Amino acid sequence: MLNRELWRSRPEVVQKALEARRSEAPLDELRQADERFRKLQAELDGKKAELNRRSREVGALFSAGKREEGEALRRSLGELSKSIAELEKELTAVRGEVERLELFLPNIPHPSVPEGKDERSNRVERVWGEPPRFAFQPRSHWDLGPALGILDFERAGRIAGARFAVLWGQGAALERALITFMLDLHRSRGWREVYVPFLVNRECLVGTGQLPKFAEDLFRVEGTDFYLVPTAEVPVTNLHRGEILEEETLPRRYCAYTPCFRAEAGSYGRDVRGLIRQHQFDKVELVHLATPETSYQELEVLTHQAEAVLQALGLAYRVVTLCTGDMGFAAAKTYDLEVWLPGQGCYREISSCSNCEDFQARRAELKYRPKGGGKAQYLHTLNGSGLAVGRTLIAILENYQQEDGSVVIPEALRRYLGGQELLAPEP
RNA sequence: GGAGGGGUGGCCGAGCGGCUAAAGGCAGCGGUCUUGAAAACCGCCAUCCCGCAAGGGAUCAAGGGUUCGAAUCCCUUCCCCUCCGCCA
Repeated sequence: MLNRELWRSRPEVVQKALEARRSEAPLDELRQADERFRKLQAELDGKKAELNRRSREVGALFSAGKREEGEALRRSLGELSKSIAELEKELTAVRGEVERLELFLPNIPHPSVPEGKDERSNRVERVWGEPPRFAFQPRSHWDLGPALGILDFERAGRIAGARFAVLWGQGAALERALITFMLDLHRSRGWREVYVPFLVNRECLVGTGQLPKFAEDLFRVEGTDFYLVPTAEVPVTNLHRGEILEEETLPRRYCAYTPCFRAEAGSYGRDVRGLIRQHQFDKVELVHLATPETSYQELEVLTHQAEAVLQALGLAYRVVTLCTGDMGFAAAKTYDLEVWLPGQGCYREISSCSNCEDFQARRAELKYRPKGGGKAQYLHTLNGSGLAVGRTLIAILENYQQEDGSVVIPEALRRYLGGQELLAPEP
C-alpha cells in the first residue's frame, strides 16, 4: 500500500508510476471516493461532537438533581443520534471503497529501475561463471530425468494432473539434499531459519500483496479461509504482523523452506514441458526486515546470498534488474538471478530478489521503534529465493550431464547424499 | 467435539453505564541532585482519521445490538488458557 499522503498530494507521481508499470489501477476512482470520504468525515465529526457535548450535559443535569431538564434534553437527542447512525453507515461504505481501491495500487519503482514495458528492457548487471561446453548435444531435463528414472510426469498426471511431478529414488533424495544444503548455507552465514504453516489466512496474502488483485493465482481450501502458500514470503513476512520491533534488532534476516502452490491460471501453453512451471514446487526463501536507511544495502546482501548458492553449486548465471513493466506488484526494485540451462540454451529465472520498501509493511502493520524512542515507523521488507529448488535440480541435471546420460553431482552436495558422486540410471 | 475462564496502552494490571483515553506499576524520555553513575524527587510518555490551524472525531480482540450516552449491558465471530473426549 502506498502512503496516502503521496497519492493525495502528488497524484501525478503515482500516475507516472502506473504508466511505467503498464498498470490500470483505478487512481481516479480512488481519488473521487477519497474526496467523498473526507467530506463525510468532517460532517459526521461535527455532529458527533455536538452529541457528545450534549450527552454529557444530560449526565450533569441528572447528577445535579435537575431531573426534568435532563429528561427533556435526553428526549431531544434521539433524532440527532439517529442521523449520526445513518451518516455513519454511509461513511463506512465510502471508507470501505477507499480502502478497497487503495489495495489495487502497485508500488512505486525505485529511480534506479530501468523503464520499459517487458523483459527486453531488463538490465544485465553481471554475469558469473562460464556456460559449460559439451562435445555432444546437451539434453533437456525432461529427457534426462525420465531416462535416469528419477523424474516421472506420467504418474504425477495420474495422481494429480498436469504441472505436477513425481521424483523417484535419487531424484527425491537430491531434492531433499538441495533443501538442506541451502538452509545450512544460509544458517551458517547468520540467517535465522524458521518453519512456518503452509496454509495462511487471507490477511497475510493482503499483507504481502497477493490479494485482492491476484486471487486467481492462488489455491484456496474450499470451505475455509485458508490458502496454500504461493511462496514462503507470505507467512514469513507476516510473522511480525502488528508488532513493533526495536531498531537494535534490525536487520532481521530469515530463511525458510516451504513448498509453494500456484494455480498458474493464464499460463496455459507456457513451459508445459518439464519442471519449470509447476503447481507445486519447493523453495528456500530469504526474507529481510530492515530500516529504510539500510534496505537497499540489504537488497545487495540478500541477492549476493542467493548468488552464493549458485556459486557453491558451480552453476553459471547472470543478474538482471527488472524493468518497470516486468516487476511484481509489491516490489520497488527487483534483481532476478537467471541460471544457464544448456538443454534450453538460455538463461532462466531461478531467484527473484526484491525490496518492497514499506509497501508490504503498511499492509501488514510491520513497524519498528527507532533507537532512543520516538514514533514507531514502518520498516522495509525484502524477499528473495535462495533458491527455487526444482529449478536448481533442473540446472544440475542439464549442466552436469554427461554423454552417457549420467549426471555428476556437484561437490558441495555430495555430503548430503552419502558421498555419492554420480547420478546413474535407476532400474 | 464438550465444560469453564479470559482478551484493556511498549509490557503488567485496575476499571464493570456519564466524573475514564482510561488508576497504579514497570520500561522509556527530559530535569533536579551528583565529579560521574545509581538511588530519591519532579515532569513528559498510546495509536489512527479529518483539519492550514484552533480544534474535533475514532479506537479497551472483531462485528452487530440496547441507550441521550458503552471499555463497562446483550448477541455473534475469532484468538488464548484450563479440564474432558478424539487424534498423527
